[in-house]
Amino acid sequence: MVRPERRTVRDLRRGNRAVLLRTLYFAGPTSRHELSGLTGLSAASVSNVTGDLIADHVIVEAGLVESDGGRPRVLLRVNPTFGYVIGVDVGETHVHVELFDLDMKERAKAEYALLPGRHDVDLVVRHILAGIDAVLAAGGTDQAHVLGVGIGVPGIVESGTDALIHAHTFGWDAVPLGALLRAGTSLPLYVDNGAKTMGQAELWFGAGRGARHAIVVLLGSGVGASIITDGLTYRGANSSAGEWGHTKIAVGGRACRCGARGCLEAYIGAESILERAGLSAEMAHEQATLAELVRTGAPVIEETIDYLGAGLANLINLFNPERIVIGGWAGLILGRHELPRIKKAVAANSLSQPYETASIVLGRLGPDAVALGAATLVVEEFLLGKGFSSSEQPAAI
Amino acid sequence: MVRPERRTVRDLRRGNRAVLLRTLYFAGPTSRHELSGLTGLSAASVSNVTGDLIADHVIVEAGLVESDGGRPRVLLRVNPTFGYVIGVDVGETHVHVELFDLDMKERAKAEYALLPGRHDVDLVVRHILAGIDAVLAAGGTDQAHVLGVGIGVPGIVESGTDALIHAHTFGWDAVPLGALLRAGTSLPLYVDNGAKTMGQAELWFGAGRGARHAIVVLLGSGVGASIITDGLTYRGANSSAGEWGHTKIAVGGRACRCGARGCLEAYIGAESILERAGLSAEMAHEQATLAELVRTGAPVIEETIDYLGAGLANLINLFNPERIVIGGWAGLILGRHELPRIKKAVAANSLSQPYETASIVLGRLGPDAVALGAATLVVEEFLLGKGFSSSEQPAAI
DNA sequence: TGCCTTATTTCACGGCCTGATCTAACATGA
DNA sequence: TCATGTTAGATCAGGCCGTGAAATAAGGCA
Repeated sequence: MVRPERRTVRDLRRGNRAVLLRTLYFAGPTSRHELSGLTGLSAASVSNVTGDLIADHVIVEAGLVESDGGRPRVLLRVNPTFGYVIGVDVGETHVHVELFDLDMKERAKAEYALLPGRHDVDLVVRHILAGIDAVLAAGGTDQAHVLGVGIGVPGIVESGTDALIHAHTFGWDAVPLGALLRAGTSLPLYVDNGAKTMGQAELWFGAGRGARHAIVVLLGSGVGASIITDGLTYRGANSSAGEWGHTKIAVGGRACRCGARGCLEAYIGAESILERAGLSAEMAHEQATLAELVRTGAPVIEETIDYLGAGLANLINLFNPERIVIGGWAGLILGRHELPRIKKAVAANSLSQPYETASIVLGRLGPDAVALGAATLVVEEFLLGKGFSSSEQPAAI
Repeated sequence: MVRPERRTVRDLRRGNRAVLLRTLYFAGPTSRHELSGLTGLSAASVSNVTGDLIADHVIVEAGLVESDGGRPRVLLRVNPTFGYVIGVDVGETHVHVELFDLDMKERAKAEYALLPGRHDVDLVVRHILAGIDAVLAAGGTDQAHVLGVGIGVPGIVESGTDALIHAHTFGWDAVPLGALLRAGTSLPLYVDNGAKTMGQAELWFGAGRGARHAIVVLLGSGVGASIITDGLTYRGANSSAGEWGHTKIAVGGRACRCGARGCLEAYIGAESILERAGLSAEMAHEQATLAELVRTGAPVIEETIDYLGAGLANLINLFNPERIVIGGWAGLILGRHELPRIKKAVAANSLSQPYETASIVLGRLGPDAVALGAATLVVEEFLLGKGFSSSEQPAAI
């Protein structure tokens, strides 16, 4: 209930350093003069702090901008090679490990396939550790320059030193992924739900840019959501917030694979859509099959849109976001053809005030953004100023 | 997306002043020594800042605590008469205006009845303005000592200088209550949804005390909720967040008085319960009637509990709160007899991880806490240090 | 080449928090 | 009664910080 604020005069500098760094990161190359305007700091302070940052090699000068009759402004930017971050995407069929510089340019990538039903924890851990070594080798990067590893996993992640994971589809129940990885690497680890990492990727670099209150929904075989309040991913008391897929949209309705009835996922998850269309869910062709259903305007699609509209409307009523981003492969297929009808369904099910403030758009990053988003967990910590602990953050292990 | 932090060395003092004030307010009489421990500030700074606060008459000394062999500690507390706050409850049948000191002790009260269907804006405005004058006169309080007026109203409040209100049940559509009141008083005004003010009352002084992530649901004729994230009432982009009553719990289900179908309120609102029981909603006896239904274990109650369970489960899945408080007159009647069954219904409809972190309890303040909560809007602003603007705050007009 | 314009740095100043030290206020026991 | 021990609170010097004003840098233009 109480939230203690800053204290000493030193925190002031650390905070302002973080403000400048964050501004430079998101506003791109900027002169000191502009920074002063953007942050509200005096020119003198900007000069001081950027001096420190340059001395620490955290930022670098990035060319001049000519002016008409005055000293040209020197552009500053975050030094992309000050450090590197690794993002890991643990999916149902694969483990992807990617190495990025601070500009989020991909430097190396390693991929491992997971066979259906073979989600042995030890195997996944081995893949992740091998992937880290592989991308460091491929990128020619020393481990000492890596700021950390972000890992997006399915299911619920309980923050804490163990990073306990509960993932139905993997058969994982309280698996201490963090602790297991800790045995194999000394890099800082940040484990979070894959929908949340994907949401943060859309927020930072995709369709969510600039939004302060946004929701990114992920429609795939399953259904997830990432809730952004005040520019930060909302995690709740135990970091499981945002479990939209198993909210009840029809009390006593269809059975869901989670065991309950009437879950949203039982209506709008791709697996369920195909099932209701009377098609067996052939893993290999599900994307093409769904696209075909959408193209031909199958009745099941209409029903799905109704339920999706109700589900999104519930989010709008509860969170009053300024933006809703529809992502995930099934979401993109559905949205590309049916966005107007989806909006109509949302309007029919939500209160008009919040509906009007929420723009509904499609994701821009594609389904592969989980690893990118996981890497942003590390960058976020970096931008907050290193060692700046806060309960808002995901489990740093 | 960016959230700029503090800047100058002066903000530091203001922040620490606010930290101490807040700590004193919620932790009660405390010595300087203890304050140092509670806030992390050095004893020297505590001494300095409390010195300022005492000089400003914001806090006062409040007796000594004997010690065994040392200088006794001087207790400090917020000066309850440093200022006064007014809380207004605009309900369907009444307008209540209450004057509180900073200890939230009621100093005076004025009540005005509203006839059913007579919710003329001008009438409500007249009642509020008359009530302010009345409580000031009755309390012998000069207007200059009033820190502000908090007003809890039904419906959606759009923050802004006008405080536009959209209240179906009142027939209010974009009524600029703030602007209308502004013409009649120069006191600072804070307008917010009544469920939110009630929730804040429970959070500060009732069953929500100490919780950081909590949800207070309000079951009356209608259904509302107040969502507390990080110790603060969550308002979203346009301050309409928390509209739980019209989330869809049964796509295509019962017609709701809002015009849509399948709203939660159409199942668990008291009006709907009575209607489904085949009873006409006699305004005068609805509380007794509902209590009788609950006592006799009518089938409609069982159904209601199922829907309530699903509705609360959705909140738990989405927000992962540590506490859920059930309030409102219907909620208290239902909860007093059926809390175990409600919990069971919630468990059946929510994911186990978040369910286990959420304790479900009954409200402690009774249905009259709307005005109290409205007054806390003013106190909250006061504790933040006056002129400490933040988008989190309700519309200060 | 000298003046004008704009960006950045330097500098003196007033604030702030802190650890160390000092003073206040009480209990105890000889 | 009075010296001693103990704890609470106040004071002080020191080290940082951000700011406005003034100084300096770096170009365009005539």
